[in-house]
Amino acid sequence: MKSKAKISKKENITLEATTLFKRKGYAATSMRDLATTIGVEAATLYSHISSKAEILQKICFDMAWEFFNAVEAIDSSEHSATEKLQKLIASHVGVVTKHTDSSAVFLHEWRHLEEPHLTVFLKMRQDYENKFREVITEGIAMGEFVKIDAKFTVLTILSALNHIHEWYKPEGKMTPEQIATHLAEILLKGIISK
Amino acid sequence: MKSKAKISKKENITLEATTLFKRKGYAATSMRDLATTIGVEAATLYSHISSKAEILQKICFDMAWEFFNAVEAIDSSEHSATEKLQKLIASHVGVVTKHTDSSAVFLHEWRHLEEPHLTVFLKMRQDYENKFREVITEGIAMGEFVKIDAKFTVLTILSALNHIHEWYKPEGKMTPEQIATHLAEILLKGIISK
DNA sequence: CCTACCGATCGGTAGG
DNA sequence: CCTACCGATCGGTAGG
Repeated sequence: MKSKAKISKKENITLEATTLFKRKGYAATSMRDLATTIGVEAATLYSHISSKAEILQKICFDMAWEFFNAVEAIDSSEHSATEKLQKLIASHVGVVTKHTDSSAVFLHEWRHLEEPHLTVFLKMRQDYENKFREVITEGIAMGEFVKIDAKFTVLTILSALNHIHEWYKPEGKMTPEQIATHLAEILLKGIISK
Repeated sequence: MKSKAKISKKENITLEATTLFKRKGYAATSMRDLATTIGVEAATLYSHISSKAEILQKICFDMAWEFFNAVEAIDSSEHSATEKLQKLIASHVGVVTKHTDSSAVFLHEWRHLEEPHLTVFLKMRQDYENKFREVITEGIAMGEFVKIDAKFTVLTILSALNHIHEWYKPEGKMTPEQIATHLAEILLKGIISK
């Protein structure tokens, strides 16, 4: 019997590719770079994966699924818009901090996806943004939030949340929960003290 | 006498390169792509510029200068931390909205700079971030701002400001001034209505 | 998992 | 500003 929790060759390729794609970018990472990192010849990679493009697709769509999955149950609850938004923020921060490298690739390299994947990807991203937008719109309608353009607000919030991967270190002093709390604090109440 | 306001060949190359670098990324943009866009053969570009790397350097450092220049006078004034931060935000938004394509390249493609330029670039970016950090630290010390980690706050603010280029259209309904005001509103006071 | 290799394309130069 | 071309490297395949 082979060892149980060991990851497959293909999973390892995806893992190392994620690190390289984050550091050098998809286009500037060659299959020979990747092969050298893993310790095989470039041709050997093709026994496990079918193309460079396929690796990127897997990373981007796996992450899209992670984001959606984490947010699934939230809008069916009956909390206030404020509470929903806090949950959306915590959920998003949870995914980004759990998968920092994949998040970076998801965020910056999706434009190298080939059709028809690119169109599907953009549709998913739009659907995800709409979950935030609905909560913002509801909060404005209910008088919980100030009257600022909903799209503008969503993009501002997501920009702030999406770039955690640039500085977050798992061994750092802030836990993902603290980061989520502080971000929600800033975005909901601002940094001016009362 | 040649026409007055006409931009030089080199300036035009930089301009078209900026558009392509934003859309496809630096690594995925070939000199033949660029030549075709301009309407010459690839070899012709080298009569005006010395290398692909030089174009990226010019874009990144011109933008760094823009950001610094716009922020120059602010911290010597005697306003409150809140007012200073509002000015920093307005200044930054002004640069990003005036140079959307260059901002995107500045923000995403700097990692393809070659040494020693890369080190210089990162130093400049750090110095710029420090201008924000000083104001945040001052605001916390004066009791104007809530006690949240200064570095964390700066990166959150800059993330929100830096991604305006993804959706800003000069012909859109919000002016740069309105964007700056609304962003400052969200970041300083939050979106919860009082 | 490797050796050997493919056609295509890369950034850039020589020479006019 | 072009034609012609350079060596290097790209993603990927054949065959074992």
